[in-house]
Amino acid sequence: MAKRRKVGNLMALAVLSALVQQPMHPYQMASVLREHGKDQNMKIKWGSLYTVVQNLEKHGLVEAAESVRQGGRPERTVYRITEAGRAELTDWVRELLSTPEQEQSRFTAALSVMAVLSPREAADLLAQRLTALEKALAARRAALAEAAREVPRLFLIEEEYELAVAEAEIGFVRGLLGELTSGTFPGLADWQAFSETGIVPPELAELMERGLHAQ
Amino acid sequence: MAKRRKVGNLMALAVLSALVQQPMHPYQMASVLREHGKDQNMKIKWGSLYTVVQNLEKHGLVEAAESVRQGGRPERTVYRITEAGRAELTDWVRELLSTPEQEQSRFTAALSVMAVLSPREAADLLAQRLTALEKALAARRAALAEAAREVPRLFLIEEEYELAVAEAEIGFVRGLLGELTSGTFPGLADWQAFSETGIVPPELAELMERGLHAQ
DNA sequence: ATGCGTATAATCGTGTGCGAGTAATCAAGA
DNA sequence: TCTTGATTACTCGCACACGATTATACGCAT
Repeated sequence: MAKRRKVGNLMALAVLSALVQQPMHPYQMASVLREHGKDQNMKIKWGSLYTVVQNLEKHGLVEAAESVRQGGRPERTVYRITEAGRAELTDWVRELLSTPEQEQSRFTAALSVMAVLSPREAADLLAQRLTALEKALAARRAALAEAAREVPRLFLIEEEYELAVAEAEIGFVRGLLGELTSGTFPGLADWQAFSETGIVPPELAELMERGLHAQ
Repeated sequence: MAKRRKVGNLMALAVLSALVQQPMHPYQMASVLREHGKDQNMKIKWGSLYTVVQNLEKHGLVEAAESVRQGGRPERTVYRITEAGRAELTDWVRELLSTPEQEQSRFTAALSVMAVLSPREAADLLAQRLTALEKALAARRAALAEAAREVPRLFLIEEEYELAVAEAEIGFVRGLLGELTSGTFPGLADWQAFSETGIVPPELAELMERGLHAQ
């Protein structure tokens, strides 16, 4: 489905949306994005920014409006969005909003190989994560409440979403941690035994065989 | 903090964890990963797989064990994990488990530029998303329940996590959609007016000014 | 007047992610 | 028996991401 975009980097989306407001040179885009707290969710990588703008130009989604030299500083090129750029922007947003796409998170990857650690250690690490998550959530909640006094909710909605997801993660980690520390996690004994002795419990052994039958 | 890994691709993590079980050639790694449903969360990109294995070898995290030719097919190199590789694996998992890191999701990006659409259209698209999400969730829940009859929970935990997050997303989208369709979303009238006439309501206008004060 | 830190503005080089292509084997249908 | 299509197994090459670097100007203290 998701037809591949001429410029796929999500920073291109941010650039286009900044240029909708008014023409700018790349450095100013970064400033505006930062001002809008976009750097929170999307660290600004300078190399990418200039590459992305170039690519957008190459595909006719933006165009150079003027090239100004101020003092002896490097020349700045001011870009403006084109009609094609506007079309791409709205079409892209439509797709992103309507079509969920399964993304790969680092924590998911971590969980999928958690078994290489002992249950004890896994629990310790999850406890650390939980603390960090809770602290970060509190800070972000406060920042959001602060921002909400000035900025309309429409422009903070993505942060609300992130907080909702963060809460879910906290809930999950807390639950898992609870099961691990209380000992109610099913198969905990086997896992413990395996991590101490390296011996794979019988029911698992046959599973692995099957898993490895692929020649 | 997060010291940069010699090989940063998350597929390298999967490769290392597969090699812990037993030595394999690249194609077999892909089979094993697929068997374990790892391809659900992490589409297997062939180019990456071979690059990743090469890089792991370059950094001494895996080593070639033997090179077999079977029939007239291309030669297969079997790799085994090294001590350094084991160390890297556990260290990496420790970091990933304990240290939350703010990742950039496409939906977040979409929400942050949702204002370029009309509220009506945004609501339509969110409704589509909601339907798709619910359908996908039901399917994944069923698949998980099925798998849980054979595989111990420890090896399905990452899917449980993903489902928890998916539920949170559904909750968020449902809530937002409700506010949009019932008209209780604050600032909805302004948004509507702007999308029809292109006129920025006064309170917003001053905000933008400030946002653009960056020279 | 001199020196230092910071903001402005952009370029470059490298690593690597990954889609597309290649090529051989094998099972089975027509 | 010939063809078709799936499976196995890997290679290639481009495009992109991004860290590191460069270079000027300006404010401020000494």
